[in-house]
Amino acid sequence: MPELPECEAARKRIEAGALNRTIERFALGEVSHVELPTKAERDRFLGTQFTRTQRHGKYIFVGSADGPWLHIHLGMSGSVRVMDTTEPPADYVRFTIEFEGGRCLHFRDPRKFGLIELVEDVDDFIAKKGLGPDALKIGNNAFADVIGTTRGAIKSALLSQKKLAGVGNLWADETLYRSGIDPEVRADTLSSDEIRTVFAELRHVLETVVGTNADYSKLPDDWLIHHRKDGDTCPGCGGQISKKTVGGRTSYFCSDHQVRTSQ
DNA sequence: TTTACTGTTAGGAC
DNA sequence: TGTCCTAACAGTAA
Repeated sequence: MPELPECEAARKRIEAGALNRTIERFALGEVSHVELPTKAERDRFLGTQFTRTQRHGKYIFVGSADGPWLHIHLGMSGSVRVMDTTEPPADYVRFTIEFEGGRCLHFRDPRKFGLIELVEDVDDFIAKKGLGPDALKIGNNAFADVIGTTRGAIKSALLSQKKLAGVGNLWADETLYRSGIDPEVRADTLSSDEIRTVFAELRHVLETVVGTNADYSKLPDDWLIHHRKDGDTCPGCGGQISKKTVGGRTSYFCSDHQVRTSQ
């Protein structure tokens, strides 16, 4: 379930379990439609060790000081797990990295929207992709510059990885829910106070979810994440949760307290 | 059986 | 030229 907090949890799992172990071999699942490193690219990692990780938005990188990096993208349904090679693998494992000492890293991806590829230089990669600053690293002023000037819906602006990297459908909804702002409002009609509120709530949402390692059961009951159902009661104001499509994405919101609309 | 879904992106509209 | 929007991708679950 990969937006920024889910990717950060995955990065931490890799950091904790897959660094400083010699890479012994790779195993591929059935790989149709999933982009994976070629044999020649995989061979460059054999016998080496990963020594560090990075994350930018939803993009995860595993590599070393001098070697190439592996970019792991979870797509819509990807996940990673570090485990003993003796443990039974889950379904839909597309790629396995085996380390010395009987440990391995599994990349699981049921819907095949994810990918793993070799990247020479992370900064270069981010620049070429045109990714905006990471949503947890951007400051209030830069946020206002890039989001507050967008002519489209505030929700679409938050979802644009070119403006801001890391926000997806769920946490964009949660942010606007807390901000009391209709997801469909044009971003450039929001006051600077409202933009500041969105910035603060976004940061709060992302930091809180990161703090739970993206374990939703640890999030408070009154968060929208537990009430994403048309007709549910809003735990904040007792109003009604509705859904509508904004920028092609299903958006849940409270039609009673998310009342700020375009003029 | 039909519909919806946490992400990305090519192609088209404006 | 730039910005924005839609549809499509694949597989599963409700």
